[in-house]
Amino acid sequence: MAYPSNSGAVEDSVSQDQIRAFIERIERREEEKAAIAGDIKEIYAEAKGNGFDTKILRRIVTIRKQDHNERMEQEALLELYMSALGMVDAPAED
Amino acid sequence: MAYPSNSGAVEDSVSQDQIRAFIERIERREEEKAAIAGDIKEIYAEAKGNGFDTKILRRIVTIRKQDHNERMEQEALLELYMSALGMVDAPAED
Amino acid sequence: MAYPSNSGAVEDSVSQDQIRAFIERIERREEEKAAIAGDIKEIYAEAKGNGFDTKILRRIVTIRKQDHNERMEQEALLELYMSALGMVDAPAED
Amino acid sequence: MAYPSNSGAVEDSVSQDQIRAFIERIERREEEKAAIAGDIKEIYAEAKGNGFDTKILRRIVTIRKQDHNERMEQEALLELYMSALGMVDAPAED
DNA sequence: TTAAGCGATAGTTTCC
DNA sequence: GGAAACTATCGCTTAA
Repeated sequence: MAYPSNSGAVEDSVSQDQIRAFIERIERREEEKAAIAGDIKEIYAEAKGNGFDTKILRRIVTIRKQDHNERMEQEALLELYMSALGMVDAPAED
Repeated sequence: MAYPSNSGAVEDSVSQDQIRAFIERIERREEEKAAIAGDIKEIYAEAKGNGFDTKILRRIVTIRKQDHNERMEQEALLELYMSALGMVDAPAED
Repeated sequence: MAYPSNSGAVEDSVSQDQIRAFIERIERREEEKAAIAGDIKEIYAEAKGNGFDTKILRRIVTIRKQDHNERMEQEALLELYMSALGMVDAPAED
Repeated sequence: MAYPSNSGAVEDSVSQDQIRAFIERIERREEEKAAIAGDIKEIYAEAKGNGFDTKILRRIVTIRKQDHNERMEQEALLELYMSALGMVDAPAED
């Protein structure tokens, strides 16, 4: 088994420190994520203040995201074909 | 109707530009958010590689988040009570 | 395809009956749920009529719910730890 | 002001008892509501286990609910007309 | 490798 | 109109 065999206090505290470190890194990132989510909310509010229908805006963003995902998939597929054919393609810098 | 009464091509293109600008700002932020979500995923993977159980880690993060939210909620409630009682509380300077 | 291969009228009508039965069971429950939601609303109204601030009441209910959820979450975490450590814990008999 | 002028310990404890009573009544109802929500979830799960697409089932339930609401509205409207015309209609027992 | 359960997030509705 | 509750959808993780 990879890690237990936990025979001493030293390893325990090391583990604890590690856990703590991971948790803190995650929480830090989560906070950033939440802050950005807040920003997005504000932008929608601003758009609304300018007379736009946020419901429609959200729809547009969703659709464009799908389009984007599809394009990414198609490009991935294309790359796959090309590498299968022994062709090399320089990745576009988007 | 509150909004446009949009009688000319000029206003239309202004609106379009505005929409485009909002959409792009949102999408930019969404990308950042997705990038951070990716980072978080990586951190969990790294933790897993160090022998930690990600399921447990996730629960810990969840509980700590709840703790935090609840503390906020309780403080808000306290303020509410105090204002209901006509008491003024100087907000702590965080 | 997992499902139909639906070759005859008999199966169709069986399916229809089944759908109808599920829908009706769901709708029956939904009605009950809506009725209870109405009751809750009435209780708040009654409390308000007795001079209580419903805003505060709602917050109290929310916080108590959070407390409860969190306790549940922590118990789940404990179980998780124990199972991760290979310990078996007999579940309380509800 | 309706109720405070709270000058004594007796009234306080009465208020507290009242609050407690309201809270408990609400929580009791909330539990029932949650239980029913759980039942509904189970029914959907059962339907899924029988090969039905829950997404579609949900759609059907939603549509039927709208239909129902519309019918209720139309009946209310009808009643209104009839009473305006001095006609009495015995309410159907649905 | 897929299916399914679960947790998180996004969107809609409702209440104040 | 803004905030909170509920619902639905999505994506991950896990287990068969």
